[in-house]
Amino acid sequence: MVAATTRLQIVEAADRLFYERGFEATSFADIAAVVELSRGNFYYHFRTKDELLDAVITHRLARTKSMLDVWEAKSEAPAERILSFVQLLIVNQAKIMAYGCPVGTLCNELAKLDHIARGRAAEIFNLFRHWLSHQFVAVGREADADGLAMHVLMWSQGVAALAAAYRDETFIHREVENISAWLAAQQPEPPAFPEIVPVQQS
Amino acid sequence: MVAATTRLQIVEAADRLFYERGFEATSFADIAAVVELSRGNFYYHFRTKDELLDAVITHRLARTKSMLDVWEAKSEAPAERILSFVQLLIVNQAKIMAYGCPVGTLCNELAKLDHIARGRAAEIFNLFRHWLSHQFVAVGREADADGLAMHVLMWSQGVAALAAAYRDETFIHREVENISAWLAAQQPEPPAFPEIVPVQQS
DNA sequence: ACCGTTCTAGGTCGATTGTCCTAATGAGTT
DNA sequence: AACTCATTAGGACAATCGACCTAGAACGGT
Repeated sequence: MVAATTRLQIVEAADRLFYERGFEATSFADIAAVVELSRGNFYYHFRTKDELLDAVITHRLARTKSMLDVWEAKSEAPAERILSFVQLLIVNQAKIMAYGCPVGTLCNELAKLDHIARGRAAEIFNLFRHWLSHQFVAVGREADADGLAMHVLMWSQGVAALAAAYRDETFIHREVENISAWLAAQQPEPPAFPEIVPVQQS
Repeated sequence: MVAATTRLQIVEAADRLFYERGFEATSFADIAAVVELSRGNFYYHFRTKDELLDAVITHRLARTKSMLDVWEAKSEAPAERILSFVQLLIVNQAKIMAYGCPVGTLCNELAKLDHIARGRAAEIFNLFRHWLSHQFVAVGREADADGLAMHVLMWSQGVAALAAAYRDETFIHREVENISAWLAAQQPEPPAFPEIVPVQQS
């Protein structure tokens, strides 16, 4: 088999297992069993576990990037694009209820392990953050676009965390409705007449 | 030394290490080093690691319970009590930025490990949930008290997750302001989820 | 001072971890 | 057919894991 193919299979298997079981709890033997490869053969493709983690994060970054690009192309309205992000909570609800958010849980684990790749994992958040911020700018909220982006990101993280703790499908749907309603209230450009002092009325 | 004292020291050391490094990443040797106890002596107090985890969760449940009781006694206004909970994000901000929320991250880890104690860990969430719900009832929101409680819980989880990923102190303060403003808008009566306007950025 | 219980120290066990090494296999080129 | 080089398999390594065991120290009641 070509090396690139094997390498990709390893990365994808590791990606899934790191998500479902956690980084530390996943051993090379586990991944090897999935890919049906000999344990030792691993070290031809990845010399250390950290190197594999790095490849997994790179893979996730690329996958996220392309997903955002698709959303960017598919919908013309920025508000709809933001909804695509929020809908992720429903699209992936089964996995989220079982394992939480892939990005948030990885960042948390790497933070506790004081792992070098902690910053790189947070870069995935940054992808969403800047994309969301870009959408809010497009709706005419350039003043607080980043704050709004962080707010949406935070909201989805909170929903994922509680959905996993309670394995509550209804809760996810309810909060997605809340986010959607909140977004709808944000759209209409806010300061139509910023610096006008209203005339005093009775 | 009395057994109860040693046992408590072990539990408290394990509590801290499970939080800072994670459950699986913490070995008996690590805890023994903190308590300055021989490794083997452990198994007199706790026969398995799961038994120790159970004791840690029990300890956290008790500590949380008593904290809630204190809040209940200290303030007469339910709205102020809820703010006590929200203020936890600021009181513990240093640890949260470093290790995330103790409850959320533990639940996440146990979920990935498919650990038996997963449900018991989620019980800590339940303590907050029911306490918060109780406060919302006291403000006259019995109809959707539980939903509001879950919303506050979710909000704090989201803030903790992103605060840990970005190690952003400003973000915590800004969102705590948002929660407080939202709470103030909730007190009077029903209108569902009004606008949350993040603080303007430069 | 004695004895029984409680508590502690330290060694040992098998299993598993990440990592390394070497021999064999594969395909492609000459 | 001989050679090259990328890829693979599988064993061996030290270290560490949770768990178990036993001998002895410390303690308290008699």
